[in-house]
Amino acid sequence: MRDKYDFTAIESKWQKIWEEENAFTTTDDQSREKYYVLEMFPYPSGKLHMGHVRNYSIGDVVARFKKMKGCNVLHPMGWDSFGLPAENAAIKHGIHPFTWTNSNINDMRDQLKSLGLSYDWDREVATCKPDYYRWMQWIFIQFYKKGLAYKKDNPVNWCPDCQTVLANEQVVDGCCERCHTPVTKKHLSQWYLKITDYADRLLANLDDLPGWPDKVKSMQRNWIGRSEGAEVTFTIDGSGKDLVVFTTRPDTLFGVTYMVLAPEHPYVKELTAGTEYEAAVNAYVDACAHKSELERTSLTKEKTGEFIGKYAVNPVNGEKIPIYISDYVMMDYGTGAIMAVPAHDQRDFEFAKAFGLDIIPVVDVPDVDLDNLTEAAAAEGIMINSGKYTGMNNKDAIRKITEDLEAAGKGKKTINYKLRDWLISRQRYWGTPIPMVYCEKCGWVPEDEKNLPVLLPTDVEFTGKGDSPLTTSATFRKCTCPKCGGEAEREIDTMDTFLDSSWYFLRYCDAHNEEQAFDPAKVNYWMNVDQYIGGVEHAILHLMYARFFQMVLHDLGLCEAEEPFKNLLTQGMVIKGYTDSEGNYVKAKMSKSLGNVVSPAEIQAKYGSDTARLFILFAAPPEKELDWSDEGVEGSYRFLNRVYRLVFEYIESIRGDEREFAEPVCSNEADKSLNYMLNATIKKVEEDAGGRFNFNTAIASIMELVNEMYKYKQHAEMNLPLFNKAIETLLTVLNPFTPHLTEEMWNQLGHEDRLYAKSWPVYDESALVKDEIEIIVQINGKLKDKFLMPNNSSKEDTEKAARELEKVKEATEGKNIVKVIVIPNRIVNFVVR
RNA sequence: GCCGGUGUGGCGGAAUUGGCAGACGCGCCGGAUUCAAAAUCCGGUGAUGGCGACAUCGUGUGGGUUCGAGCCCCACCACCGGUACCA
Repeated sequence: MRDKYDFTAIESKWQKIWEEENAFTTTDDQSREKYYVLEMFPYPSGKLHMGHVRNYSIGDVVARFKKMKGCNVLHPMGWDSFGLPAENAAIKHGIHPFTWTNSNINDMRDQLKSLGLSYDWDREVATCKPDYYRWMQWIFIQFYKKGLAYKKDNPVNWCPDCQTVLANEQVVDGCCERCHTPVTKKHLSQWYLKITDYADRLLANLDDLPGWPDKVKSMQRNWIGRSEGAEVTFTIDGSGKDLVVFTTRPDTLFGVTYMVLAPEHPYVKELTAGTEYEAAVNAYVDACAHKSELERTSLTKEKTGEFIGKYAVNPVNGEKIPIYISDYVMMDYGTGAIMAVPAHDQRDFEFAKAFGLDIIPVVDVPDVDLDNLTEAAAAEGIMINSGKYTGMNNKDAIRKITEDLEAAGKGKKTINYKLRDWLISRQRYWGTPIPMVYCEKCGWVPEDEKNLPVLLPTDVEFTGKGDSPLTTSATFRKCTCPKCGGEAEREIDTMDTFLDSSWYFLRYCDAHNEEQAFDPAKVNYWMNVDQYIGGVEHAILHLMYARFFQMVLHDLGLCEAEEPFKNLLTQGMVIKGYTDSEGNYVKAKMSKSLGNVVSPAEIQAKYGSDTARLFILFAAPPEKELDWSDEGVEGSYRFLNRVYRLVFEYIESIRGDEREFAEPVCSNEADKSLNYMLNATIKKVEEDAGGRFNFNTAIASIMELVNEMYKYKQHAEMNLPLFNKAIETLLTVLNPFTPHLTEEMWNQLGHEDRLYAKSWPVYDESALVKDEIEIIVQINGKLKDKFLMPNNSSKEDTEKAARELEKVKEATEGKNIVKVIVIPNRIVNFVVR
């Protein structure tokens, strides 16, 4: 034998065998308990990085473990293969996006296979292929028919670099999520999905997802941003027009001293047209329009605005108050207009100070000097200066005033959400064509479902400039109206790729269906996903869109499950230390620009895939950041070689002997101890890897077993049946983590069957019952001594034995034992004074 | 501001139900093996004091509950993530 095992030969050998044996092909076996484990499918960039390896190693352990536990496991993989990089490659290198994407998929599939991941490759999907996007288009049409897709002319987020619009969720700190270019506003007619119709359900259902991390749920709650309040109707003096505002503080209505409209508010033009205020107001509106999202939402800047020359009438007291415009009011939240209460709202306070407006306190907030306010008093208190509401608790006043407004037809209770409808049009080529047709006579009409897919044309020019590249096709645009048969034009924008990834988990259940998107019966067998695994960066975007889709498809009667992912595990990033330009050692996410990247390929070449998997699972619990350490990888490799030598030496030692072993009999302490250890390991790995997904501690316990076996081999008299059982248990429990080496050793032991197909071992409860238990002895809660007692000794016997101990006698001598706490099989604590 | 999370040796991290703090691994120190080295095997490794058995201290800080607190409660500090002129 050799010191080190030949991972290159072993790994490729078993990957080939698994493929030939269709080891991980899944069938819809209704008689067995199903388990659907899914990792977020990758964008086919062409190169696997450590984040992928971590994500897929976690999923693979879960899949292999559940399979051994007897579940019918669905573990598929595919490609989120539409998107900008393919198009950029086309612009830069003149390669067609399809060619580029396809070659990347092939490269990446090989890399995934080289990791020994147990995927059912028969169910592979690629969102850029017509057999997938055909059904994407079909689903879009169902949304449209249900009134959940609409086209609207709106100011939208525009990335000047990507030359496309972005969804709200894709704007991070005022910049494009992809390229970090500051986002500008543009007026465009675009397709939207009505996710706001589902805001309430998206929020409420979060409470029914105990298997999701609190962090993700709280991020989604923040994003949906529910707030309860009231709509209040003011009238504009002299015009007879109503001005509706949203407020969460109707209790402060008596403190309203002015109103503010968003600069984009439709009333602004009509109310100022032909007046002396028109010029100044127009100038202000213009200036706002040219500001970026970033400038406009900056909190630090001074309040600005313009008086528009009109007054509103307060519905509760008839007071006339001036109307302003200011960019601190947003057109797309609430009604685009606010009632301003400077005494109790900080932004209004700042504006009032800047414009010399009245500040009238109406809530007496404890410990605040209302006559000399230096900032707004936003806390709770007792109503003052508020007519008949004076003296009430302000919380009660909120309810009462809302009721009274409602009775007077001047307002109503309202719930507002920050969530906006999902803008899905993209001015790009490499995406699913939106299957809509514009007819002069009939307006927007969905393509006839019989004609799907609407194929992406190939005669397209990629310049990276101007409109959607689809406009350059000679054939694509012209079509006939599905309704009247007249001449019509196709939509030339494509869909946001986040639509593609919002239902791929359903397509896996029935990946090759040519009649429908998926067979509901199959989906109902497999869904929901029992365990979903991916990066936390998708906490809002992908995970909320997918939930939205699942709900709509449920409402359409296409699937029973209302939530797609029962349990969610968000794995942490892979980070690595490096020395920065100032000579400091810092840790950061692996990135090319920092030069702290370790490629999976180099690790696989040096140590093999089993080592890469083992290290990445051992170094940290899955949801935490993983600090990459070259020495740590070395250690994992060392451990696998230790396993290899242990098993190989054993095989050599029994060469030629009878291989059939009877159930071991443990006669001495060393045997009992090893037997205890091997059963405890089964239990521990089962709980840690299969239950709470703490793979690091599962692996640690396997390492302990190996250490114990080395000691046994060296010191104890060899009990062959027992040692054989330990060897086989070791290989079995280690198999989900490092499938190649363990499968090879299993085979070398002379077994004809396969480890991947074996059942998870059942641990022997009786072996876990120890004859003697170590009891902890404390004096005043501090550890003093330990001693052995027969298992399940009585309270009395335990206390008696503890009192006999030398150290206890010493410590209690001349002192008063006030109290003795005895927990049998665990602890004795003497309270001494 | 609001919401969520984290804080334990030189390092990554254990401690699952309030009961031995530091499992396992890395690093380091020592020993065996070797002509020598690598590899491997064995042992040690929280801090302070002591030759030593041992003693004292120790889980971000301060308090509390308890026979007993890394874990529970109160107050605070630091860091990380989300969200935000959202009315």
